[in-house]
Amino acid sequence: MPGRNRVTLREVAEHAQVSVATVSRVLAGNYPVATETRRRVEQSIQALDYVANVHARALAGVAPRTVAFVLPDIRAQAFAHAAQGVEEASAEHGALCLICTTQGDPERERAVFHLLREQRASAVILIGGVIDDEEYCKRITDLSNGLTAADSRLVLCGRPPVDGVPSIEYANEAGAYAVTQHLLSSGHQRILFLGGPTSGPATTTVTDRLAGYRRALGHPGWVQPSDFTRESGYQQLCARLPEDFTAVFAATDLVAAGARTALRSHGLRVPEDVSLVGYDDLDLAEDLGLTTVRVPYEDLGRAAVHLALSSRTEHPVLETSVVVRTSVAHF
Amino acid sequence: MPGRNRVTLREVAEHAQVSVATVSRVLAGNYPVATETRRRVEQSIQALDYVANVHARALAGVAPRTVAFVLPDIRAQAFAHAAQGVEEASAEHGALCLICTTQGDPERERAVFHLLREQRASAVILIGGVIDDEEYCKRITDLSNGLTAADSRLVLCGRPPVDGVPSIEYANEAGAYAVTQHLLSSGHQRILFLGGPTSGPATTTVTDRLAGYRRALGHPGWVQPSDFTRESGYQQLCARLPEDFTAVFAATDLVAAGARTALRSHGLRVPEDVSLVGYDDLDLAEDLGLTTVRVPYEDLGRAAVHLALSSRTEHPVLETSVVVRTSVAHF
DNA sequence: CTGTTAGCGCGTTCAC
DNA sequence: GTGAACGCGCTAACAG
Repeated sequence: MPGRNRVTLREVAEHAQVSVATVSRVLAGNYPVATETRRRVEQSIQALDYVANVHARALAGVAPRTVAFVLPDIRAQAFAHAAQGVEEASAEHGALCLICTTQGDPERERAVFHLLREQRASAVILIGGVIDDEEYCKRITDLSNGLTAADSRLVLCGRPPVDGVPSIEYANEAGAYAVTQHLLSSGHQRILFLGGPTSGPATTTVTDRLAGYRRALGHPGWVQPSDFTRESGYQQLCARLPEDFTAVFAATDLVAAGARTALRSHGLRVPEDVSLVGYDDLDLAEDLGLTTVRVPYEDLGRAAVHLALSSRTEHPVLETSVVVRTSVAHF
Repeated sequence: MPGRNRVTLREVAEHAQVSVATVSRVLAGNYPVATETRRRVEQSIQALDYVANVHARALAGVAPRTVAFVLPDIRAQAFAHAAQGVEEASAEHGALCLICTTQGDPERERAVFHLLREQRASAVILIGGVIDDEEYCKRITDLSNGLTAADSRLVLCGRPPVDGVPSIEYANEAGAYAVTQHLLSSGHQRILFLGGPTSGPATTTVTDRLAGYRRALGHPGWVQPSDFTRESGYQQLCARLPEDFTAVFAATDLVAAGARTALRSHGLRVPEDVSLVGYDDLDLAEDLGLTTVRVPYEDLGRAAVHLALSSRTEHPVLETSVVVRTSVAHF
């Protein structure tokens, strides 16, 4: 039976002694076919191990939905969770899910987008930190227009919205505000914010978190730049360590993990000597007993798909919440 | 310019005052076209924002390569890393990368495979623990035959090889042997293996690791079942905790994380009171200072793609290595 | 109920 | 160098 495949409709038709139209009909199932005929056709399909050709099908007008999820790096847990949401929601809609990584390379991003337009993707969902400037707006607008013209949709995920482009966000600033508030109400006064670009402009992810921190504080506070990596968190906090603060607000859990190591290597305990909070609520937050802000990444991905596959153009904002563990001392 | 898309070759041809054949030629670039003509066509393509239709193209014989990576759950870090490798290698080959998750549901797995055959995927790579029985062999063989018949390829990744199906593995048993040896040579005598099915048959992932443990020990040792989750590691170790062992070999880092929590909640310190090793070398191993076995998941994914896109049918085995950190005490 | 046929958009012989 | 025409596999009218 594993005989030469690439079996076509016609071959099935011949085998079953019917016309191609009839075979097409039993396949689609949306048209009356005599029970006896149907059975014969189904047998032939089985016997020949026939599998329809999407390309021919698409060309003939029945395009299977495809949603593409474009992200910088699937190894980042937050993105992986979002991807999971996208995958599940796509499956629910009977859509195929394409996952493309760009490694943050604009060149590669362009290539990916071109590929996706060629694929006639029903929707493309974009996630990953960005710098919110005019260049960004223009680029997104162009992308969106290109996609829209091809009956597709661009949906922004956890990114600053752009006029006319549907997007789904989470309450980023509010989460930062809440966790800072948590620190303040625990009696902390001097709270260091660990995050922000070590060089160049900042992504909105961190500027929003910083804004929340400052709103809660009521003043600019103390900021130590750090990239969104464990390593950078470690090094940047070390650079600041002689100073006296009673708590550190790391821009992400990963940074918090690095900060924790830095603290420890300086003989400082968490939370006895210094309190620590993070952001994202990754698995490691649980390992570390880290108080952090939970971001519903899976829901974010799921919502993005729903938005993409509907024709709505709203900008929902998902809630974030503080998850209290054991990394904050109360005075 | 964002005017109605779905621009076809013909429209470009009309715009450029040439025939469709000519446009097709400048697009392919593999045929002589007068410089002047070529320029005109290129301008028209730009002006109309023309994007080729893969489906039509595929139907006409120029199929873009597509490699599909089928895995249980993208949230598992090990799989995410493998996916990264697959993605990168696919990109290098100019192939599109499809990522499909099955949630371990056989039903969903079938659906995914059907979808992939419809898509005429050039190759499909399968990862995720399995029970190595006759049913498995038969299923894989059928899948492989179906794919082969359609000019596609099935590649097994980190799974027990099946006759005639190319696969790529890592030295699973050897890694377990090595890390157990490391424990033994550090003076440990009573080492508990934490892993294996809490019910039903075991996947080869864990049976191989258990085999390595036993080979190093020279006898059956002590085994406490545990699923591959943090939670299970915690509970299953707690169930065993009154006993006296000086070290725990957790079947995965995740299990080790759970085990560590269990140890701590019983007032036992790592490594002073009990030593602990894991398997996989996920990020959390670094956070926890966990001595573990490094599995080159990204290379695994990369190698799978190379194997899939070549016509070789070998069974390479990637090396594993012990990463020594601070979770093992030396006597 | 079932068969015939005209495209879907593109690559590719063939002639010119 | 360039154009006209056929076919890839399938769906959707349109006839019977």
